[in-house]
Amino acid sequence: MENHYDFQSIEKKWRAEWEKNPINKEDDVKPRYYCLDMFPYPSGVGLHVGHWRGYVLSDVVSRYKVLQGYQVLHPMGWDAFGLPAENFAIKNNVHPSVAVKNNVANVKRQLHEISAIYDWDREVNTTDPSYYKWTQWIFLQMYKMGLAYEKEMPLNWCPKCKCVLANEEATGGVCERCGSVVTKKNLRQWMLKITAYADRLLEGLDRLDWPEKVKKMQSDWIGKSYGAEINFKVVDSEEAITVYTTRPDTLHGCTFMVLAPEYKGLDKIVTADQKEAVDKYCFDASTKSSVDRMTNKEKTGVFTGAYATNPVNGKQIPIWVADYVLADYGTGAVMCVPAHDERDYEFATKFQLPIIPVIRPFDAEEDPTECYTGDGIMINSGDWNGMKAFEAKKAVPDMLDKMGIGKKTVNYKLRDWVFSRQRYWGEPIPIIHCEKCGVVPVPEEDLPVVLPDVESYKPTETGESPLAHIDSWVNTTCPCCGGPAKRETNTMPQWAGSSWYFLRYVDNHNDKEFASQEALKKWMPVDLYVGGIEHAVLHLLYARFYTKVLYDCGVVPFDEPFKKLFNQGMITKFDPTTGKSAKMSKSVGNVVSPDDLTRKYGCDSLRMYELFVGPPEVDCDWDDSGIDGVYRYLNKVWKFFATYKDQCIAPTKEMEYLRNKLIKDITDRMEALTMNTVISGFMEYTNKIIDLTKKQGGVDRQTLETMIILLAPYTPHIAEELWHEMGHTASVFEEKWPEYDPSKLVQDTVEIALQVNGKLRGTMEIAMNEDKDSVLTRAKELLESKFEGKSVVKEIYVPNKIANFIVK
RNA sequence: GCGGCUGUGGCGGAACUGGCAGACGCAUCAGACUCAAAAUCUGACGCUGGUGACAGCGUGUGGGUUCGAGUCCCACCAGCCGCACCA
Repeated sequence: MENHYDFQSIEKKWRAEWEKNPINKEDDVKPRYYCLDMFPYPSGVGLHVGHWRGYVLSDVVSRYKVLQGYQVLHPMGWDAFGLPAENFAIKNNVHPSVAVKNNVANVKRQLHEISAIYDWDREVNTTDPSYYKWTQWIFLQMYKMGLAYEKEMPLNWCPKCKCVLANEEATGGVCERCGSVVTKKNLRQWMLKITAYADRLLEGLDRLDWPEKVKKMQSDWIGKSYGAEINFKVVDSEEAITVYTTRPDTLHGCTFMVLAPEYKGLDKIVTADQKEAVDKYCFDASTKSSVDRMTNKEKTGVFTGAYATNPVNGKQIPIWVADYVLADYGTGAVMCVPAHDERDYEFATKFQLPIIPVIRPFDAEEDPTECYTGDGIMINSGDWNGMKAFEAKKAVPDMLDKMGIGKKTVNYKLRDWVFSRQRYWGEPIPIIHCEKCGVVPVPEEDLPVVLPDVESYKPTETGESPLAHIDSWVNTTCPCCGGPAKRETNTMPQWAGSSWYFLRYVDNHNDKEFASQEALKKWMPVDLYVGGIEHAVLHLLYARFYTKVLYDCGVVPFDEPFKKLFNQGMITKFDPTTGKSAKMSKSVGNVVSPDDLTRKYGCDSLRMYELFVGPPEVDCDWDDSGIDGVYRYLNKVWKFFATYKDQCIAPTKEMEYLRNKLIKDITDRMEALTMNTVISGFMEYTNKIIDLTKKQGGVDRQTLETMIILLAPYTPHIAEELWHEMGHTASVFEEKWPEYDPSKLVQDTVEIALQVNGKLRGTMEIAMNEDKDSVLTRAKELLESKFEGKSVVKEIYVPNKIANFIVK
């Protein structure tokens, strides 16, 4: 055994050996653990040190579970449809599938450098027809269930990507992918009725071991609110307007009403003399971008000339039109209570509409003069006077129901999912349009509908897919009547393939079904899902939705796919010129490649350093220089073994304590997924073990072997090498994760802190659980000089920890 | 604007249920080895005062609870993230 650490030959040797003899063999007797990474987009840029972080983390957990006796599913695949490959194809005039193939080969080569225990036999690629056949099949099931439907409506349109966006992809009015300001375009598109699952998507969150932040983001996105619908009659008209409100308690304070510019039936309400003004206002609103409508908070509006009757007090209130009311939320009509709603207050102030307070704060003497949104006592509200507002809020809907003027109802912010895209590189939507039969789904036996080759991948301005120009593909026969028909030319969004890929891994070679019930039962749901937080309301919401749909189809036996979620923090790079940290990207030119680091320090060092840089869920600036620390550590371990492994002594009591404490601390921290403290723990205990070894002139074999096994998930190559150096012929991963003996953790003596008036004035060694009086007496003697002649008025003793004397 | 998270040495960060703040590592400095450098090893390393043992201060700021607060409570400041007129 050499006296230095030759990581190059060690890593090469064991990587080849594990290739031949995988360490995570199929074994149906063992309990199972499914550890999943968010599968990557095979980008041409390749992996940087930020990608490693999540992959190393999940691999450490996977190897830890292997050592704990689990059979682990740790697969990898490619989310390969989507715009980057397509844009690359347009620019370089190569087929996207060729670019994907090259990129997959390159990224796969880089992934091998991590030495993760991926089961490559289970690899999936969303762009393989054998994969997207099932993506299309799932769409057909949704169509059959009435969950996929076509609708024409104003949609988010990204002028740069030249394609529609789902609401989730257009938050803040900008394109999630390219950052362009989104415009509205009226198009007929395929939609998925995710709103039908709003309640279940909300309720299911309670059962998940996910970061609270992500659960909150999803629940805010779903945005459930409780309230009432209330009917108002339009004065001198047959028309009626139904509003949605979460504050029915304030109904008596409603002094006007506002309709969205896109309100259906607006024409029938507007009076002749106001028609021109209203039409102009509505036209102007329609040309405003959603960003303008969102950021320009100055209220605008126009009077319709019409009045409605407040159903509880008969008062006539003016009906206005204003773009601060959204057409697609609630009923598109709002009852306005300026005394108790900030927006209505602003509007009323601007247009000099009456403000009537109907709630007085509990502690107030007088009625509020400004907008007040809190709880209080009802006033100016007829029969409701004297009620508590927030109690009235709950009681009023039922009262309105009995009076026949309203009803209790709930609303959601969640909208249906715009599912079609006007681009080439995606799954064709398996639908045929027949003049005679209308919309006809492609029969399941005709799947997959293969994406045809096309001359130009370029998207169009009109919202038409490039596929529309391939006559030979578009023109087909109707499966229903046999007559001429046309294929749907839109493709699915990139999210389609990623919404169910975790199901395919469990049975990826199955050509009869997307996965067998048996395999699904065996592996699903995923035990640990590791990935970035950027998918909090995109992929993660969609995947939950798909799972629930498939559950309702009876093809999966669970309705939540991911039991535990872990979001690893992003690795950023600090830029001294701007003083800020930025995400690593090729265009910024701040990418740190793992290749140079593995060449210089080895895979084991980089794996360890990736997790040592900080808490794994926290973002972190990359700094190469710290890797020296872990490299030195591994060399220290190597030298320690080289020096002592061949002259082991019998275990000593002190070493037994250290060994058991090491096992306990590492295991506890491992379970908490605080890998940075696991590694500092390794370093701390290794230092202690080495010191003790030097002191007692040797170390026992069990301590050495325990160290190797505990290190193995982090630094598998050096661990395997040391394990074999210890004389073993089987892999270290055949071993069992060690358990500690609590009785060995009890020490005879312990050092306690001594305080005078809460200030540290010394320490003292005592026997474990020594009698209180004995401790205090000895402590007082020790502290005599610190009392400065004052007398002790109080003694506080926390057993085995601290003694504090209060003197006066 | 609303909501959430975070704030500890020169730096990354430790500190389980309130109990010796700064573990572990990086950087720096000193020493050893060397003709020299690198590597390695040993030691120092929060700030202030003192030759010194020691003393005072110290976890964003200001209050509070407690024998005792990085940790709990209140108010504020700064940074990051999410949502953005959802009635």
